[in-house]
Amino acid sequence: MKIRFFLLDIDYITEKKGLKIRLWGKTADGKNVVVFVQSNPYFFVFPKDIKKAQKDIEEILKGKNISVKGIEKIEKKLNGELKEFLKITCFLPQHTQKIRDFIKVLEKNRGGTGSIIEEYEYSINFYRRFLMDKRIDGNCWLEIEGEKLNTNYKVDLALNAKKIKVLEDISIPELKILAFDIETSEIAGEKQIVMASFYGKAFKKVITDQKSDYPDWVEVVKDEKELLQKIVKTFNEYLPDIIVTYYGDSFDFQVLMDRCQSNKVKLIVSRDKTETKFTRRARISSARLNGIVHLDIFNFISNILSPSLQTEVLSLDAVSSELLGDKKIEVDYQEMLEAWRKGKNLSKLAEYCLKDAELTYRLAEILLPQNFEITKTVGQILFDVSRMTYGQLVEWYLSRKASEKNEIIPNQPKYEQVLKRRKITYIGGFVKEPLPGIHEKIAILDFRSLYPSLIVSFNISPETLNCDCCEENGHKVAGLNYWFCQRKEGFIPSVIKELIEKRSQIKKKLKETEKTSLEYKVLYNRQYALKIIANATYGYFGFAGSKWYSKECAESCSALGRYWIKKTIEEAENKGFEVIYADTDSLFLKTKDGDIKQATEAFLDYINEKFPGMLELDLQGYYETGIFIPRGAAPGTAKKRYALIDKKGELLIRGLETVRRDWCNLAKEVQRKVLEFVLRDKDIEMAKQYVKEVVENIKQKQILLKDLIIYEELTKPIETYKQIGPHVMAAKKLRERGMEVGEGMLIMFIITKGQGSISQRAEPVEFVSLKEIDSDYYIYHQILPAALRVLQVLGVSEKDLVS
DNA sequence: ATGAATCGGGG
DNA sequence: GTGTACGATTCAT
Repeated sequence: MKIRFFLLDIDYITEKKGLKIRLWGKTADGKNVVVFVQSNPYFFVFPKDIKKAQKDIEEILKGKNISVKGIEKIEKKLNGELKEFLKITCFLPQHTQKIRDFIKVLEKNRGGTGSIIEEYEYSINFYRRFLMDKRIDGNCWLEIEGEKLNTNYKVDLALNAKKIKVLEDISIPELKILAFDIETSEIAGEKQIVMASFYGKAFKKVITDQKSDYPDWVEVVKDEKELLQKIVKTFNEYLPDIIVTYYGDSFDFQVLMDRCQSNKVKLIVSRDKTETKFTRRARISSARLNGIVHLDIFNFISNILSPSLQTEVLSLDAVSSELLGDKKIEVDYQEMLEAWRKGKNLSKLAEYCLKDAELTYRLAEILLPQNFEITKTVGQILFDVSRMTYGQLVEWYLSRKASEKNEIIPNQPKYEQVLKRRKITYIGGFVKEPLPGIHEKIAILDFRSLYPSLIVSFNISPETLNCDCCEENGHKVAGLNYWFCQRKEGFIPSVIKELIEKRSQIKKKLKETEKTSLEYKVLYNRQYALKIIANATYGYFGFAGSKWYSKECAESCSALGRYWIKKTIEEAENKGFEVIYADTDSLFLKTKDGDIKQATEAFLDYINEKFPGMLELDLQGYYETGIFIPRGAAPGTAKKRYALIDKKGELLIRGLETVRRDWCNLAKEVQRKVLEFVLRDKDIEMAKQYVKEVVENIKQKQILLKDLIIYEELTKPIETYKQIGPHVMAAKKLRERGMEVGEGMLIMFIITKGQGSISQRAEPVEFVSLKEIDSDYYIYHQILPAALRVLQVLGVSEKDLVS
């Protein structure tokens, strides 16, 4: 039979019958399907002497208890040049790595016969390799010809594939999305789940074992075990295609798993009825539910979205406020613990819990389309792509293109090499320090496409660097002794060029498309996906763990970038602009006299005419008022920092917010108000006055103790700390008073007056009264830094705020 | 001063 | 069934 479906997930299983890839997806008429495909993993050997290499390998394998499916001779490009390789096809995914380890001793530098020079692509994950080979993108439509199978899976249809065809179709079928959130409480130092919420299309549900009067969408069960069973049941009855969480990889699913183990409940959510497992990744483990995509949107927000967000605090509250214009229900942590303990206000907590799931769901509604398009562009699956950093997106995009162009994918550097690379530095982007103060009528020009353009125009790629053929007339980089090949297009420029060209085609099409249509949305997200990958490639050259690392390429990009931005600044100044600020790829202009819009438009026409190749300067926008903060002004100098306000009174703030939960509430409040005074009311005096009042209030103790609490987590057992920070000291004091203190506990403390370091004066909030607080700490370490972050630029100093 | 250690995000 | 964050803050030397 023949079916068509939208690919959601892929994995593989090893059964007695052999190794099978599983493709999971959904048909246009809402059926969930799984398709089994026969495939084998393999890797490549680059030989010195191909015949001897094959004999040597066969000899080694005879001595080990491991066999291969086959060894064949094939041709692949290594650094752009066609060479002969041995392709070793294996029976099991883990065999590629294992067999490689056995045969690497043949390399000369390891004291072997020298018949092998190097091995390649032995650590590429099996299903990722499958996607690359078959040219299948995650979230594409597939047409499968095959025979029906019987499984015990929770699917409508299972097939054994004979033929797979990738279809051209941009549509997305209706998917069942379910957001999930839990609330926990600490009882005798142990975390317990006390509430869970679910939010989907026309579906809302809260389950709890805490008795109280609730609205009808709350279900009360008798204990935690029943709560856990009910959670599992809800997942299985709703049977979503995608489960969305906010920080679920590191919290909700971790705790759920943990509690299920303690209560002997099986956490079976997957479609193949296997228990939830965590797949290890770099920093975090991810909860994987076979056949259901677990999307933890915090990953995407933190890895990809955060640079373009105004907020630097990536809490659900801050992110929802910015993206949805909606907030969490306000309950602070202390209040929540109190509520669980006393069984008070539980109805509000149920609302709170549901609201979290609702916000998570609505964020997913916005971010899923973007994720689908990035997934399609990179050519991997949603589960993985939604968790990738910029570097990983670039790496997997390049890997896919390498596979398409029959190029060998370079190996990942060894750890020692990464360390060595990290020590190498080169000069970064050019920064023209901002002129201090408030500026009016500003134009922002954007060079964002600067690096991709330069890579293409100058043919910057590891294998085109210092080629033999162009020593005389290659692309020269001013100030560096490098050149890039004029004759042969490099691998990276060729794939970047594809990205840029595809993107400009889409942008052209966007102009002819109805803005409210689905097609517009899809195309818009697609061009965004292409843009972020193209823009990240320069950084990837210089990233120490990169497979296509080249210090020379990265250095060339930044040198050329500096050259062009300086030239642009010069041109702008010649045309009568005042350049208030410039950083790497953006310029902030003001006219000395005349209309900013007219002058800017004329300048853009003029300069883009002059620029070579694909280089282009774009208008980012006009702003009424703005302040810019010099990189050196405050500690932490790497980020661009400014605040702007446009004609409609909309604020645009970058890099100014710093206050996280390890700052007290009062500091957060102060920073927010100061920004409002400065930008909205343009009244520095009022801002100063306000800060002075707060300072005075602290001195007079006219504040609430709860606004001074600092929250910090004990991330490991208390004995293992080498450095005793304030929260560790506070935790020790809790323990001395007979409280159980464990890993993962959120410590709430106050800095008190007295002798010694900050840590020594950190006291658990339970044992502090307002009169003991260290006013100086709160004034000089919390309130003033938060306020001065903004006010410093306006010439306000610490002295102006404390009399 | 400078470097090492630690944290966030979720509850 | 691979593995890269990073900027701010405080302690320790």
